[in-house]
Amino acid sequence: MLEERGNARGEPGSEDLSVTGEPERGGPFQMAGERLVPFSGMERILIGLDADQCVAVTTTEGPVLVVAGPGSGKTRVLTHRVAYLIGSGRARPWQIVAVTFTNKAAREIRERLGGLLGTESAQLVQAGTFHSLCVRILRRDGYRIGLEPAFTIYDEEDQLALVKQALRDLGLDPQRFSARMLLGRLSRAKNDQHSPSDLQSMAQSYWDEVAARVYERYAQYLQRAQAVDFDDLLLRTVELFTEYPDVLAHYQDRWRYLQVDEYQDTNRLQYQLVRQLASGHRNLCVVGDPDQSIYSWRQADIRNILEFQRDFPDATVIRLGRNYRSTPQIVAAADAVIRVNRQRIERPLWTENPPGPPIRLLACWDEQQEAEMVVSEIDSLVRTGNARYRDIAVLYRINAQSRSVEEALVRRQIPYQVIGGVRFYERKEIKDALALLRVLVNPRDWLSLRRVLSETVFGRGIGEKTLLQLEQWGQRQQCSPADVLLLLVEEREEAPALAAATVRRLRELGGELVRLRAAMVEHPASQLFDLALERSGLAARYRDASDPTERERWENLVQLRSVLERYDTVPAAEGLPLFLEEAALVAAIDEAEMSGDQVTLLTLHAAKGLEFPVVFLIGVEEGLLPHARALESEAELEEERRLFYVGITRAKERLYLSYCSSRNRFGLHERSIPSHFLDDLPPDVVERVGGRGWSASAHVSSSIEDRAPVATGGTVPVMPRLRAGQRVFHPRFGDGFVVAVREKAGDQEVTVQFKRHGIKTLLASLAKLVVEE
DNA sequence: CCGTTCGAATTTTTT
DNA sequence: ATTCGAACGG
Repeated sequence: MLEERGNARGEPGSEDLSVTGEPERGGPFQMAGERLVPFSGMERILIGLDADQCVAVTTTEGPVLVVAGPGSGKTRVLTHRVAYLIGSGRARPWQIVAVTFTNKAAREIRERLGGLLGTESAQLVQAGTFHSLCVRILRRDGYRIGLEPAFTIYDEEDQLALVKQALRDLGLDPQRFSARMLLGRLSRAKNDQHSPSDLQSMAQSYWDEVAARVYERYAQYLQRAQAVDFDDLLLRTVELFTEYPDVLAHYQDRWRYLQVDEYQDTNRLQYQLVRQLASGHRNLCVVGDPDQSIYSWRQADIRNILEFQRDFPDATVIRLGRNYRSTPQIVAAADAVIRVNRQRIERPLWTENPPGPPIRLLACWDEQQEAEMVVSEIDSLVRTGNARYRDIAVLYRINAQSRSVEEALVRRQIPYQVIGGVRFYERKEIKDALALLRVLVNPRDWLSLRRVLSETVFGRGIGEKTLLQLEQWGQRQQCSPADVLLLLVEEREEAPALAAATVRRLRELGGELVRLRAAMVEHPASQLFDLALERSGLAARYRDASDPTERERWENLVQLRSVLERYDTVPAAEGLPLFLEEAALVAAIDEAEMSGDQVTLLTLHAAKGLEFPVVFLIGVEEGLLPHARALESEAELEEERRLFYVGITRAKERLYLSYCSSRNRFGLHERSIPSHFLDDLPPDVVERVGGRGWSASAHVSSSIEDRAPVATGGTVPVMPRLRAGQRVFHPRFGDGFVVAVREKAGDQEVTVQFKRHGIKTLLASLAKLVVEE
């Protein structure tokens, strides 16, 4: 699918190329001659691009930096550049690498390329995230640095478990040393390519000492489990390339043209990787926007883009400043906001799009009313034919903000999807099933084995004590606990000093694992999954549960199985590693469903790179945007402002900003004031909504009488006596009817059959049940 | 060794 | 408010 948004708006056509081309730079003019030569699709590749975009597409040799403002056709340039490389015969598809920020972006590039070149070529282009690229490299060549092809990828939960384990082993109090904070230190150390001993020798405080020692243990654990964390995927690839120049040479030779998207959000390790891969041919094109750098907390280093010209003095620099996405009002607002940042290279931002409606600023009482206003506006936009649900996004700073909006959407029965939050692959039951599969693929993954033992019937009769024995015994034998089990089955090893019954259990368990591993060779992944779920008792536990939330977990497992089926063309032994890789590396946004007609709810971070005709940016309040935890330094504050900028620039036509005067934080009503970022908006593009009469009631403490009528929209909140048979509404579970009521110490315990969420038992005083008359 | 219960902490953003 | 961990009792 070729997006021809530009043409529809009368973007400059091909005649512009001949006017503004710069032949001496190898620009479009020169290429204009060339595109008449053999390849017939070249016109299609260059047509509809403006002069700057054209230069970016056709400057194929040597280092190129594209500084691309929001909506300036960055993805388009990237895609067309790749197509141009292939179309002009400069490169074969597999010689081109396009590194994207998410898997979704990679998919999109491949799809669009398919439209330009045909799907066969498009599939051969190496498009993916740094992390997925590194997995491929390490699976193939990692054995050189002691990494088996079956290695496991640990997510943050696994990482935290390891840090906590390390703390326990070192006899340190996990209460005193926050595992999360330590993990942050380890990540920074890895990004600076510091080893545990580097950290040790640089230590300036007790904390540094602790961090160094934890790091040492942590790294040992990973190695023992044949596992890597997210940083390791990058770090160990850099190590591989450094230690084995022949391996690096192989990839340099294969990947002749490198494209890196969202370059402003790369970290030092990614930068190293880019340098290594590009150091031979130097055909490197990085695309990014320093003003949209919003991931410094994940070690992204804005210097990578700011200092690109220092690293590559001969780089061609191309600036894309014209915005094809948004109305002049939105562009003006964005420009005014970002201008306030001091750490910034000033850059023009403009559009020639026709004006649209003003930006609307909604003043609300609390998040319920905010949600109500947003949702009723959504409703009216759709009813008047000004938008479809899929054109609309609700953006917020933190995931918790989605809740009030979700409740309001459910009330109006408006279809929606939430991106992020509790991600699918992070759910407990999914992680349990994944741990099972991980152990089968990589028996040395003792962390997953531990999870299997504690969460499934495989662990029945085997507790913490036995596991400890097993681990110690394994360590003496230089093998993993799972290996120990396998050895026990083969009776090649004397059992450790344990009760006879326990040894019998261990042998049984070993037998289960051996059988499942054998099945892996013969059966496809989904069948192995069924088998593993049955044998481990996970199936029985969730499928046959009476509790509806447990059964919901079963539904999730069934859904997981359907993902697995995609790998069924090969035996599980081959398919499972690929599936586990996918499971480990999917981004929240990768799961977005763009085909249905539904409103999208997502964080500002997740919204990066996306655009919507209608955007609601909610909770523009001091402490939330900018977030309270980002007020330490000027640099952090500037990043928050960039986040606001990213949010504004997602909107094509209509932008709504909202804030509340009171917000429920921690179950307490807290006063909230509008974000000072709002002061930077040009007054002439903003229309204020609400606030009249509202400000008068604002300094009256926000009592229930003030708020109740607005928030509930017609129905009345009640805590009167409930009776069986009544129809009720719950903000989260929707419609239902009361099955039973039990009097309980001045309160009522109600059992409700919900239409969509099954049977729940709730306390009348706590559940916000509304009786429908 | 396992399950339950009570208390505490959690809320920034995520490959 | 929910979820996770520790402690306790069976």
